[in-house]
Amino acid sequence: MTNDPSRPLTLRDVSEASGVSEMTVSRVLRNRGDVSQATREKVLEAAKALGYVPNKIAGALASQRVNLVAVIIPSLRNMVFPEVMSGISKVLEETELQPVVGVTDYMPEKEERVLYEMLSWRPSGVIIAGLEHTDASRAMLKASGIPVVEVMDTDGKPIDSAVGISHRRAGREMAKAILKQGYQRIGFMGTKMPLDHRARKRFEGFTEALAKEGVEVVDQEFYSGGSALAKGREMTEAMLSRDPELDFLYYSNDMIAAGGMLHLLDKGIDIPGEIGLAGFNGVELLQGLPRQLATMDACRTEIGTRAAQIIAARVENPDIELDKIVELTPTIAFGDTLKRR
Amino acid sequence: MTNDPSRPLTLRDVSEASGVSEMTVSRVLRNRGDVSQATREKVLEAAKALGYVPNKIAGALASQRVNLVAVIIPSLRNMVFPEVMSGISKVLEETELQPVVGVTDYMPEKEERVLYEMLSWRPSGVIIAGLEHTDASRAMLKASGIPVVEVMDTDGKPIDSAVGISHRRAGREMAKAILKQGYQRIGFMGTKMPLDHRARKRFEGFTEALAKEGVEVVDQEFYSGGSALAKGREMTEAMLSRDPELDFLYYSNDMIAAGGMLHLLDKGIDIPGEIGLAGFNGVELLQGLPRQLATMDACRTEIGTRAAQIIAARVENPDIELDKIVELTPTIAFGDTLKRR
DNA sequence: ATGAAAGCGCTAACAC
DNA sequence: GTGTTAGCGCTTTCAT
Repeated sequence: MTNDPSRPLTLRDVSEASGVSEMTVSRVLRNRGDVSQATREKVLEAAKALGYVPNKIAGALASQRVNLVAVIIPSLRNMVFPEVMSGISKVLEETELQPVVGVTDYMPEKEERVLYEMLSWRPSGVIIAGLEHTDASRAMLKASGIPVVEVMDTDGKPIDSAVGISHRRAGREMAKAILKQGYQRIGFMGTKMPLDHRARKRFEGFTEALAKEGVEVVDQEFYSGGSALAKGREMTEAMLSRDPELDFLYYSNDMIAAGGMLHLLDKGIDIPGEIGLAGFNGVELLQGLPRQLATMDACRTEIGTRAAQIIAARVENPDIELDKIVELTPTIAFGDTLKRR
Repeated sequence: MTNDPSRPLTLRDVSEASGVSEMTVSRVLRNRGDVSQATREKVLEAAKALGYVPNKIAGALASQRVNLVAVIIPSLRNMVFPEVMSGISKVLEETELQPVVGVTDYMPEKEERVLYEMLSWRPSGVIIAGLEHTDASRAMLKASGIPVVEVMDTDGKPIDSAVGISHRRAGREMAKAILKQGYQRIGFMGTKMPLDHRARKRFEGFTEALAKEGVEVVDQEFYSGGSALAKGREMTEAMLSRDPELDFLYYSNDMIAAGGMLHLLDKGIDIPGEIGLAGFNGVELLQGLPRQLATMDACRTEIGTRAAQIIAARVENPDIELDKIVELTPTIAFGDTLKRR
């Protein structure tokens, strides 16, 4: 059936096999223009019999159109990004567009390389995490002339447009909620800052809102690498041995918070009476823990859908006027670990 | 600096800006052939000043080479696949090759579509999860004439080559280990089978090895969707209320096993004395749980590196002779939940 | 409804 | 060391 030729099949092969001109074959394969039912069937049959797969490279070059959307994210191991991805996919599946993922490992230079690689395939749009990029990256994005959506974060000035939440505000809101419940001696644990601008901004918003009420973070600790659950345990143990009088622990992500929770439960500490806890992200993954963790939903899927919608709309109509910044509002989930004491 | 022209920049623009022929510009930009230091600098300067990004579409069409490797996986939300990905990336980063991810959501028809899309970009190789594909998918892969590595599973006949573990054997080994520790009344919980061939094979191997010793699974339950941790809890609770005399629970993945563990600890049940537990995958994520879960490492990163090495080697030299099947050996981690009682 | 010609932006192959 | 020529496999445009 599919004879295995050393030379890849071309339109011409289908044309010859079906006795129809290349041009008409092309029309059939793309459902374009008027083609008689008879020829259409002949062509389809021949293409299928040969096992012909069109060459998009040639097609893209000729048509000057590429139905790819570059999605550039820091990592696949942080569940946040796959969730954004699935929002993107859901929307793009209804269009001709296809997402292509590039991973930067939180490294600006790698982001630059990945971006260059992807742009050299002339995608129809770019969705890229964060607002912080090298000058070269920003220049490339501007020069590309295609729609660019920076996602996750709205604290800054987008190159083209942005969809996300304000992490500074998220930090502030959580601080206010914690203070409101009467907690006063607060410790913070998170990822090493320079790698993660959004965690840094949350922390800044957090301390800022505390300061406004005359409260300061009693102790803080940062980690990088390793199993987050285990790190959460370790850091929590270390911090509590340094500062036994802490009454609240704010973590920059849910995984380390969960580790901290498990440690506290091991020690028989009353949550949230003795110590309250909060994380960030609202990872569905963790439903099923002994206590429902207080956290803040980062609107991950919606960020993906909104970003993809912007790209789709602007591919459809490049002149369309859209909001430059879409700021979504994360909601606090109080769970069982942040309660009035 | 980067004037934003409505027309994308081409080699010709760089050629004109630098006063060097297109061909030589092309050579400089690809570090090919001998170019004098002087012209090289002129060209690089002009390209940078203009913000030129080469058009890989045209390049690929002309050179008949595409440095892309299609990686086709069922999902990004299951941590297994990002880990395979990172093994792949690590190896490909040392080469000219670049991975491009496609996601199938465990749906054969979607796999077929994604494969068709990716093959139409004429990648240099394909890494695809599993050995089960539609006839059309197999035909496309065969006809593509490029190296294909099927990963994760070695229980079957690969199209071209395969790297993975034998899930049937993994199930058998776990069954033997459990029986050896004296457990006898065993329950099984896992994902709904038709979606996940590897989980099914593990289960088959498991029951087979039990049968050999005259033991049958007392009860079994399958789930789909939802938070795995929570599902693990629910299913475990339900199963124990049906069969209070169970002494071991085997789960098809670590997340539901962790949920089960948390439930048992809540109930004050002695692990592994009263009931033993085992999962599958060795997810690093879960280090830090109250008990170290018994599990089996699925060699995820190594699967990725080996697969990528095969692709790289065969792109380098298409005639190279390599093993058709690379079967890795998963190791059991006994943890704290599978112990001699 | 179908076909013929031109060319997308680059690189292989060959001159010089 | 550098330039010229001829395509790569499609689609656009225009003719029929």
